Amino acid sequence: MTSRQNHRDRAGRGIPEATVARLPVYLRALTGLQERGVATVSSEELAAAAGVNSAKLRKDLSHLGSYGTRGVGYEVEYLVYQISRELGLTQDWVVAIIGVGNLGRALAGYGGFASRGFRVAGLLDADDSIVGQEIAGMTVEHTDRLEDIIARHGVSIAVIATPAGAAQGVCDRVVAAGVTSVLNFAPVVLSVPDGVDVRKVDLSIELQILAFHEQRKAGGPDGLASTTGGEAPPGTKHYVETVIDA
Amino acid sequence: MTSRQNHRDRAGRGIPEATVARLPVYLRALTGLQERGVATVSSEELAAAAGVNSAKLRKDLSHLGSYGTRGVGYEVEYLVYQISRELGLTQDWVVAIIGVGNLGRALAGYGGFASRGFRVAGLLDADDSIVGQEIAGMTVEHTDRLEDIIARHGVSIAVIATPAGAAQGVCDRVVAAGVTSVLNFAPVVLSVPDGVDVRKVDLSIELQILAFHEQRKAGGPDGLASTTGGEAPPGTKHYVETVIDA
DNA sequence: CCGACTTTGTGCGCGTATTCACAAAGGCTT
DNA sequence: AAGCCTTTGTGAATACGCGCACAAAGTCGG
Repeated sequence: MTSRQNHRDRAGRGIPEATVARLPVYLRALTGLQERGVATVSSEELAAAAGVNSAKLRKDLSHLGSYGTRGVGYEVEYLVYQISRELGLTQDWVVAIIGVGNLGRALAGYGGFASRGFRVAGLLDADDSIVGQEIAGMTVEHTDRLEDIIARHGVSIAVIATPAGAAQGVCDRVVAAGVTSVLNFAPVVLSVPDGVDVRKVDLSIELQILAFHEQRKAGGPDGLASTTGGEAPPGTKHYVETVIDA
Repeated sequence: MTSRQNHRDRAGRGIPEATVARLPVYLRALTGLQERGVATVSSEELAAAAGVNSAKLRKDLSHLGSYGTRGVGYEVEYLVYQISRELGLTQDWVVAIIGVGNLGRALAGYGGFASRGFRVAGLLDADDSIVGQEIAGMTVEHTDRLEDIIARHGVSIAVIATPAGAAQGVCDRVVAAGVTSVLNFAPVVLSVPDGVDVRKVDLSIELQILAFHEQRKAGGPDGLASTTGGEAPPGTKHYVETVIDA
C-alpha cells in the first residue's frame, strides 16, 4: 500500500508518534554530549543517557533515515542537526502566552523558549490590573488585542495558561485567528477543529496518577486502615461524602 | 494463570496504565457534572465531556468494577466516589516542593493541590536569599532540612522544580529519605531505583512535539523555502551551524 | 590485505491499547 | 404484564509499540 521504498526513503513521512515524543529527549542528551566535546556516541550510550532501551533508540533514529556507522556509532553533531531539522527547530516558531497568572509568569521567564527556536511574541491577560505590567522584558497586553497580535507576529503556537473557565473561549479565538497548535495548561479538555493540535500539561492529573501507584504500593484501595473485608458492598449507598471541588 | 473470577472480581488489581491516566480526566468531568446537579450520565455524554471514545470509557470503567445501569447510565456521585477511591484520593498525600523559582512559586500557589487531597508540607530551596521567604502562606526552608522534613511530615510525593543540574542530586536525596513518587519538572532524565515512580512534566518537549506537527502541516522538513530536491544529500558534511544551547 | 570485533539496522513475536459491533440487561410505556 | 427502547459490558478484530536477537556492515589491529 504505502509505497515502501527500501533505499533512500528519507524514512517516509510517517514517523510514529511515540518516536516523535522521544526525539526531544534524545536531542537534549545529544546537546549535552556536544557541550562536553563528545564527537561520536553509540546507541547504547545515548540510550542510557535518554533513559530508553538501545534497540528502541536505534529504531527511532532509523525512522528519520539517520545514518550511524556500524562498529562506531553516531556522529553527535550530525544527529543533533538531523533531529533538530525533523522537529522543525531549524526555524523559529512564534508563541503567544495567554494568561499571566503565576504559571504564565513562570512560563514567560522560562529559558527553554528562546534557546530552542521558540520566540515569545506576546503575553496577554484579561485582567486590567495585570495588563501593562513588565514581565520578563515584555509588556503584558490585553486579550482584546489577541487577534491583532496573532496576525501581526504570525503566531502559530498558543500557550494557554488561563483559569479553566476561560480556556475554551481563548482557544476558540486563537484557532479562529489562525493558530494551529495549542499547549494547554488549563485543567479542561479543549475541543478544536480537525487540523489543530492540542497538547495538555496537567499537574493535577500527574499527581493523581502518582497517588494511584502510591496507594497500590501501600496495598491497594482496601489496603491499610480498612476493615477486614467488610466494606460497603457495591450498590450500597454508603459512600463517604468527600466532595472534591473544582 | 491470573485467577480470573468472573463475578465480583473487584476488577482485579490490574488496571491498565492507559486507563489510570484517563481516570483523572473522567473524575474532573464528573465533578463538573456534579456541581451542575446532574445525577446520572450516559457513557456517551461522559465520553464527550472527557474527549474520548465512549467504548473506551465503558471499558475503562469496567476495569474498576464500576456499575452502570443499562438503559440509564452511570450515577454521577457513585462514580466520583469509585474513581476517587481507586486513585487514592480518599486519603491525603503529603507533598514537598523542592526548588522555589518561578515555577516552584507557581506550583506552590496552585489550587489543584489542596483541593484534591494533596497537602503541601514544605517548600525547599538551596538559595539562601529565597529561604525564609513567605510564599502561599508557607515559609521556604533550606534544602539542608530536606530529610528532616520528609521524615517529620511523612512526605510521599516530591515535586522537583529545581534547575536541571540539581535535580538528580535532589532526587537521590528524597528517594533515600523514603519518597517513592516523584514529579519532575526539571529537564533531565532522572534515574531512580525500582519501586520509585517518576513522572515528568516538560514544557520544552511539548513545544518541540508541537513544532514537529506544525512543520508537517506546512509541508515537512523540506517543505517550503527549500530547493527543488537539491538538498545536501545525507553524508555530505554540510549542515547548518545552528547550535542549540542547553 | 585479512580476520576478528564492534555496533548498527531490522525481522519477528509478544503484549497492550483501541475500536467496532452486538447480545444482554434493565427501565419505561402502554 | 409484555414488549419496546435505551444503554451497558464485552468478545473479537485491528493497530500499535516494544524489545530480543541476529545478520549485515564497517572498523581496526596485525
